[in-house]
Amino acid sequence: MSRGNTRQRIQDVALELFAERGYEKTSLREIAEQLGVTKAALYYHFKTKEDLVTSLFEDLVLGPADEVIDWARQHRPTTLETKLEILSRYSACISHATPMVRFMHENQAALRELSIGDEMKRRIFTLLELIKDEDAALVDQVRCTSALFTMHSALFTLDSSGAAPEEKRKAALEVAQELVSAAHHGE
Amino acid sequence: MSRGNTRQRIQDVALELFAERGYEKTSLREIAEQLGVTKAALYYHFKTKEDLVTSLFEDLVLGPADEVIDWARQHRPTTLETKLEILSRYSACISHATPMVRFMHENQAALRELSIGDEMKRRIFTLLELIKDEDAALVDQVRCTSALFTMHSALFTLDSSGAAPEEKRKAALEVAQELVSAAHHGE
Amino acid sequence: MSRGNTRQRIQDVALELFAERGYEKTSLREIAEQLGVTKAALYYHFKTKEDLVTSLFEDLVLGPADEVIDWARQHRPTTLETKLEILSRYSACISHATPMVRFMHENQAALRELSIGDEMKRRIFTLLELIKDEDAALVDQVRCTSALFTMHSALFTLDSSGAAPEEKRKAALEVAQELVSAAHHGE
Amino acid sequence: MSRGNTRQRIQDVALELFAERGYEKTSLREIAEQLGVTKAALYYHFKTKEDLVTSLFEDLVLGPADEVIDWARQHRPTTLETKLEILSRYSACISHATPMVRFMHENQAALRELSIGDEMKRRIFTLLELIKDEDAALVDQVRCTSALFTMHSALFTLDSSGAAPEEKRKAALEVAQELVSAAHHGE
DNA sequence: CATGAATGAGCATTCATTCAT
DNA sequence: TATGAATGAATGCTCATTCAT
Repeated sequence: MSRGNTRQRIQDVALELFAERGYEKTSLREIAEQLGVTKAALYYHFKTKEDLVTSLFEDLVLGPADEVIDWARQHRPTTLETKLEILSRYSACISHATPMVRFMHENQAALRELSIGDEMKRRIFTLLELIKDEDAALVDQVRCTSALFTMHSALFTLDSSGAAPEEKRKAALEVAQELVSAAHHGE
Repeated sequence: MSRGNTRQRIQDVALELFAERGYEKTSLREIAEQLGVTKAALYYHFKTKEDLVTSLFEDLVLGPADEVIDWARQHRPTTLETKLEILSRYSACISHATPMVRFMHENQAALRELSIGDEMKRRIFTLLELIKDEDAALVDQVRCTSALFTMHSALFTLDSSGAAPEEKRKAALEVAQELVSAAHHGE
Repeated sequence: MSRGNTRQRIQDVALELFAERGYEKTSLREIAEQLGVTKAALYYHFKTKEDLVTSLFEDLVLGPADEVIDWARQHRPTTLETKLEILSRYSACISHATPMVRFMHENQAALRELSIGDEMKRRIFTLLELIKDEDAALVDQVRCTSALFTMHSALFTLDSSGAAPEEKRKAALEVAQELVSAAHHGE
Repeated sequence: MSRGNTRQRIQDVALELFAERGYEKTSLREIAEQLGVTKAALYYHFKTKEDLVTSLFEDLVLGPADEVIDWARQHRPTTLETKLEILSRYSACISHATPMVRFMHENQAALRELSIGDEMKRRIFTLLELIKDEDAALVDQVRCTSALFTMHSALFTLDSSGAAPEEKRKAALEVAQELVSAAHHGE
């Protein structure tokens, strides 16, 4: 049948199920069944369940996030314009990985036990450091943290608004930029 | 030993573990072991694992949230001042339940399978409806959603800031009020 | 049905199967099936498969062997008579645990991965030290090692001879004592 | 790379692992990995796992043992001198196959399920028949059995003595001959 | 109020093996 | 000669739950 793309198909189905039912609740049996293959086939492509989820992170968010971080590091000192551009770039990069972001957001407890969880946390933390000033007042730290969370959560909430994904993304970016601007003025 | 308060002790330990390790990863065996009782003892006090987690929600957040909602419903039409007071009251009520809020926030995927999850979602949605205007622009909807999330997440993030819980809560409330004010002006 | 003795029954069946089919080849399913209980029932009584085999060693050979070792340590310096008495006592103590000894002997590769294997090895080594002289010639070391092995293996070999277990044990003890005597004279 | 000798290399690695970790615990995956080939490659050279282990026996011990047996059958009636020569020849022939002997000795339970196990057992039994007198007393049967075991086990025990393999082999042979001599006199 | 003993269903993982290429 | 991809069956183990005592 299909050749060579099995690995990809596993990742697709896995992400869908992980996002829908949660990491712990999703068994490899379910993934295999939905794909029409055996559990053992999954193990041919991924060493463990953790390995599978790790590959999803690496392919979908870790790389892109690193690019944003790299770009930011090459544009120091970090002016307000730079900060806004960071938000803009980050927004763009996560918009291609909506299910992943949702999964990340809604399974933080589960991810804490996975080594990839730390890895991702580190990225978020680094972005936060770039966006907020070192000695920012507490309220400004809250603003910056909130800016990041807002961009994440807007991707998969506001379903009732009936807005298109791209519109939601832009609205979230706007709010995030407002928050960071306010934090910047606060110095 | 201790008499009569076993139910309470189970809830305490359960919440602690649920918040720390996640709902799915926390087994009744662990809870029982940490309490020094048998698994069967838990079943004397709670019919199921879901029953246990439900009781936590009811005792710690559902009731308080309902009070805020009731108060809000008695103060219509909802002026900006009312909205800010809603935020203030909600902030106060969740501040007594930090681990619960963290648990809620980090286990959304797991909670989705639990009936209590819907219940909680309904409260959040109702609060959101009270805070945002019916025909608010998308960006204002984002602002209001973000306001609520900010208050939640500030309770258990910003650990590195070294700030006291109460300070963090106030800072989050301030940011939330700003966001809602901006959304209100937007009309 | 039967109460309180389930643990014992598990041990009995487990030892029988371990000795017959080998440690690795014997699955907990088989043990459970033969007992008419669920696999999970085994786990109520023993934490792991290793735990189960460990309990067998502790109950059947470790304790008895330690008694012989203790007795030997209280009878120093170790004269030839003492050595012969050690053999005699050891022979008596293992004769109550024939299947265990066979299991031990025929599953050394498997036991090497189990922590109880080391424990047992230590006992054998200690007995050997007590039986052979410190600076014994190589050939005498072989004699002493052989004496121990002979007592072990005679318990479950020589099936074709049609001899009664007790006769075999005595014959093995005799040969073992001869070997140790020869080693002793060798000084 | 290497050509034509892959079969040999598989055997080498397999024996090493079988001896070290045991037959059951050694998976074909491990063998393949250590060789840097695929599991499927093993199946090109050996029909099954049992086939692989069988080939090891045939190449390393079955043939040599048969030679000893053949020689013995041509020197009847079996005088004491003949018996001692049998031991000597057998000792020499197994000394080239130390890991195999160790494997055989420590995996008896596992081998019992393999048809090659019977085959080997038959050789040992035949040797025993040649070495002991038909109507030997029980104690003499023990002596002869022990003689054989001693030669086997001396190959891989007595590690702490620091003796060279060849010395150990000679010492074991000496003890074995003593035992058989004693059994012979016993008539 | 609580335990001891057990179950049934499930899980992640591993294994020997197969087969088209 | 070998590999890439897969399977079916099994394994050790854990979990939420039950129930007689």
